[in-house]
Amino acid sequence: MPETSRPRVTMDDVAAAAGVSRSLVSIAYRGVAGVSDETREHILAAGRALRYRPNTVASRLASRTGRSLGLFLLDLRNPVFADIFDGVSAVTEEAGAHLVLGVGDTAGTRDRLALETLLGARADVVLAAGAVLSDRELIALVGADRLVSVARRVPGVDSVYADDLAGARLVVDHLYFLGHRRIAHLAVPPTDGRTDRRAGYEVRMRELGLTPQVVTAVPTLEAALAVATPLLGGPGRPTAVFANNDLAALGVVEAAGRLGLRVPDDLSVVGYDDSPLSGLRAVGLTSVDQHALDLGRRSAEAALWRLENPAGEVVDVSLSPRLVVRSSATAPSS
Amino acid sequence: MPETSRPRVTMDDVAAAAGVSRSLVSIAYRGVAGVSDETREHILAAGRALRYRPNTVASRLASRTGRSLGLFLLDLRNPVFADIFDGVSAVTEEAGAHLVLGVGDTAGTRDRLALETLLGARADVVLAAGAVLSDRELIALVGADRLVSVARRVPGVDSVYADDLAGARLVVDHLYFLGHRRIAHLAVPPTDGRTDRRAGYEVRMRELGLTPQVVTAVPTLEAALAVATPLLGGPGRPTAVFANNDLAALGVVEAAGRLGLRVPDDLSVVGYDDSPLSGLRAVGLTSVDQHALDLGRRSAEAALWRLENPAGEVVDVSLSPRLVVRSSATAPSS
DNA sequence: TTGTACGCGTTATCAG
DNA sequence: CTGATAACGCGTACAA
Repeated sequence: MPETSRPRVTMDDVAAAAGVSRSLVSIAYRGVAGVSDETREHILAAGRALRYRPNTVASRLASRTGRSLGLFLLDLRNPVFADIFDGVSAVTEEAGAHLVLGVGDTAGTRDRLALETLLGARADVVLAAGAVLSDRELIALVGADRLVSVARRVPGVDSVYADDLAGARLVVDHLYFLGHRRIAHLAVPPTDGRTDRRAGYEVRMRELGLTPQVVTAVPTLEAALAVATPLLGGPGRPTAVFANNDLAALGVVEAAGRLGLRVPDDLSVVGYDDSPLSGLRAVGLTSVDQHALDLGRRSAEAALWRLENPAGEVVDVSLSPRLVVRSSATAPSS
Repeated sequence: MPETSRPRVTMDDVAAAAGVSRSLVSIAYRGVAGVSDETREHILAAGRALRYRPNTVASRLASRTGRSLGLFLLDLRNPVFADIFDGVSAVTEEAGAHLVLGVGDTAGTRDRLALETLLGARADVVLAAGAVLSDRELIALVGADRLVSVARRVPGVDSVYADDLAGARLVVDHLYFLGHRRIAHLAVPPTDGRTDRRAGYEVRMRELGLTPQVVTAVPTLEAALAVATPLLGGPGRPTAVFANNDLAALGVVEAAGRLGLRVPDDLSVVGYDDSPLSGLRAVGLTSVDQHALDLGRRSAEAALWRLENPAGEVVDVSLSPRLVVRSSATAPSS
């Protein structure tokens, strides 16, 4: 016999069962002042007996003070977004705020859809991590006042990020001092708004008197593999590749392997994000730590702060990226 | 000058601007019958001009027919859950259903919390992927009638899974025929409900006249590394380890490497999930493909079907797991 | 085809 | 501390 589809129990039911008014039940469940501890416990007991669970949908509609954050994550396959989620989640939870998630894809085709879903769910603030949309589009869609940009600086908008210009510089300098001169960069497609890593690379290359060589691909392992293959296959191939993130770097390593090139003997590779896999001996990827967990925490804090201070100054938190040296980049052999 | 915090525009505003009633606006936006195409377009134009966006919170509260699915994902660091998400998301989207996400952690400490959040958000059906809770707890919390178990069979509950008993058997047989006799299994902690891989391993080992050796750890790289180290460090160590998932398998490989053991020469390792990283040359992990994307799709379809057929027979979809042979498991050298 | 009125489950205000 | 009563924004018969 299938479980009988139980009737939805509401606050009124709890109120009736506890012999009090519905307002009191609301007060009791929200944990605000207005009930004696005794009555409160009595009400909660009645609720438990009825298996009552507050309806957050109704609650969010009725509440005018309820803080809810919408978090956009570009790519669930990239562990850096798990770190960001953990940071945001921890802060949100301990603040008792509501968190709603939206997920995109690396090509950026779902950015708009996911962001609109968050807006439709009436997120008071939208935290955008990894969005492909340009600064302008982002602001037009979400509104500069409801947006917190995570891991990317957007001028005029609350931003919490690690300095990508500096991070790219760390990488180029590292490779340069190892002796590399032909250093290629695997960047994300140029249509989007995440341009600082590439810009940092190009600026530093020129400062060092070197010629930038940029190829682009969406930041996945597969796409990186596809573009790295011709890059490494031809003559005059680079001696080092700086990839936009660790997943792409792994794609480069894979491409090199398939071409019979050894890493790091024949090719040095550097990634970005310092994901957990980079530390494995089998991988040993030199990378840049952008402190994603902290980015998550700080951006959630910024969002909550913004709700309290609508007219406060634009938040601009810049963390210092850290180069993590491993075995995938050494002095060139030739 | 900061963007002026625009007043929330509602259907009434759109109705006023378009010179029609609010009901008509509702009808127009939902795309149901009841408006002339002409009027409809006129209304939508007015909505665009006002930058109106339907409030899904209010919509979900008012609607009695709205289908919304709640998806629980255990671990954002495990790519298998990204596959499941993609499958669920695709089906949900094309069905026009609402999808809300809840995220747990590998220790299972957040299972209850995340599931309750989904319930509080009034998900009509909850899809649970990777939940640590036991069958009994899961049913008690969510209700057998609102639950779809993903990647795990729960008797009496709609379940979409790949046969873990068979998958484990595939692995043991593979290792056995390669010549291994001391095959250890790295399982998830015994308190939870995901027991089939371990059971399949133990049954098959006994059938083959071998002695099962099980160690447990939460399914993360770090935890696997921690328990694999003593396992591989002592005398009489196994010649092969079958890990509960790919992340754990990577932890085993890492532990082996730190102990100076070569994979597969000194130790064979097999994972589970056939995650993207397993295919890399630098990893080359033999694993079991459980068709996670399909699991996602099928479970979402099951959930939507259940909404239409509340009294329908219990869904039981069992896919056949597939062994993917790579370089991490070979004949034992000794 | 269009408009009216009631309800969804809470929150919040304001007298008792 | 308690209990009516109006929002919250929208869905949905039902009537026009």
